[in-house]
Amino acid sequence: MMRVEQAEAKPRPGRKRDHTRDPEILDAALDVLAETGYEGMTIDMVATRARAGKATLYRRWSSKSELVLDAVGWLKSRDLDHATLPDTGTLRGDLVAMIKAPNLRESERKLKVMAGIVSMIARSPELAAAAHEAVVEPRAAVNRIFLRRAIDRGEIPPDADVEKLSLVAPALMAYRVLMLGKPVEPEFLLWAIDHVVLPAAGVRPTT
Amino acid sequence: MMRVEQAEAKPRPGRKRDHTRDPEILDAALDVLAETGYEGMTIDMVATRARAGKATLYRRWSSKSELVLDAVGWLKSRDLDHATLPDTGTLRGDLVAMIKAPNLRESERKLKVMAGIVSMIARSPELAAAAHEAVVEPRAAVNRIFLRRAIDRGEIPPDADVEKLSLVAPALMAYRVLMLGKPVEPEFLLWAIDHVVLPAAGVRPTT
DNA sequence: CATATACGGAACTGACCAGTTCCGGATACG
DNA sequence: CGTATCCGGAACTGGTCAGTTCCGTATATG
Repeated sequence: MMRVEQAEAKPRPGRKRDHTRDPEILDAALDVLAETGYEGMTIDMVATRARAGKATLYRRWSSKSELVLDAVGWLKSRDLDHATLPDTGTLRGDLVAMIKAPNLRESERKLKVMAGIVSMIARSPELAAAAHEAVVEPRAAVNRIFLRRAIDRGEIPPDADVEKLSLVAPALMAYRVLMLGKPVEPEFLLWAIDHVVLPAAGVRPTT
Repeated sequence: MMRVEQAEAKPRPGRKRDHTRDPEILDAALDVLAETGYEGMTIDMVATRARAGKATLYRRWSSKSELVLDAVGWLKSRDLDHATLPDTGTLRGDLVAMIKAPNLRESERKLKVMAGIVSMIARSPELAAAAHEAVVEPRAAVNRIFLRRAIDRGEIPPDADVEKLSLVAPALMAYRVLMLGKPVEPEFLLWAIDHVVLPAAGVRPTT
């Protein structure tokens, strides 16, 4: 049976035998998820983008929902290393130090993936939990650290509600990306920090 | 928009053709949209819930996307009447006066509908515009009025960024409903007003 | 080189759904 | 009461997609 010679363009190394390709497939799934949403995503799209066969995906994941669940979990592996977080001595310094292109790109990607699955969250508690752990929690955790440091320094009142405050900036970013369709830009984050987060935290306006 | 028939000016014999059932059908569409999302929603679901035939829906709307577009536009008709907005004399008073069960229910419904279509927003500019006008804009408009009044009173600095500030509370609500899956409760809004919105607006803490 | 393994791809099945067509019945109006 | 008109419902069509099966081939190992 003649097989059409497929366009070579094969930068891909030889085939591997274990599950080495999982990351590529999960990344492809996340891309498709962000572009088309859960319902619009097809297994074929993911397979094609990962240069894999549909059968290969089903050898590893038993269903579309399992694949998505795993892909969202994979998002979490990109978490910031808490050991390398900025520690500038002021709350504002710490927050501003987080405004870096790679961080913004990563946040935006997470939010776009989130946009693709929000409609599923109400129907799938498992997916909701995975999304919470991959998107909401890591960001909140970093902010909690900064806020607690600020309390320890006496920079903000000790009775500040760290739990809720840690979600303010993420909420503003999510609203901007998901509801307004605008990108997250440094100027926006600077405004959010100086005019919302810091006043809300109770930082005494300096100068 | 784009009704299949427009016969208002020409009453004919037979059944009335004034599209009396449109509201019920659009409401049904919004319910299904909120429950299952755009892709999960089927025309049959909407027809069944509205106790109508599928053919009836296609007599009025040429496609599923037209129906959804119209339904989202219909959401806007629930806008608050600006003439009856509270005017308590303080920014906090105005904001707190908006915390009422009917308002909260309406906001939550809008946000759940929004959850069902966020993944479409990037792909359909028309739907994005309709959603913005029905969900984002009305709420922001009310907050802008309150903020401008506060500026006129000298309650907050005249250089406050009304445009951005009017989105802070909506962003917190949206994050809570869409990302955390929690309901909008009065206590949460009170916290948001007292600990985020007012400090951000620059209200002098009053004893 | 021989053999075992897993991969990509294509073909297939069954379910589901948008959109269409048709019909029997209900309703207003003359 | 007759008739024009619209309605709800059911049947149908065509396309799409999840999930399965099969096969030829590339790779690893000995």
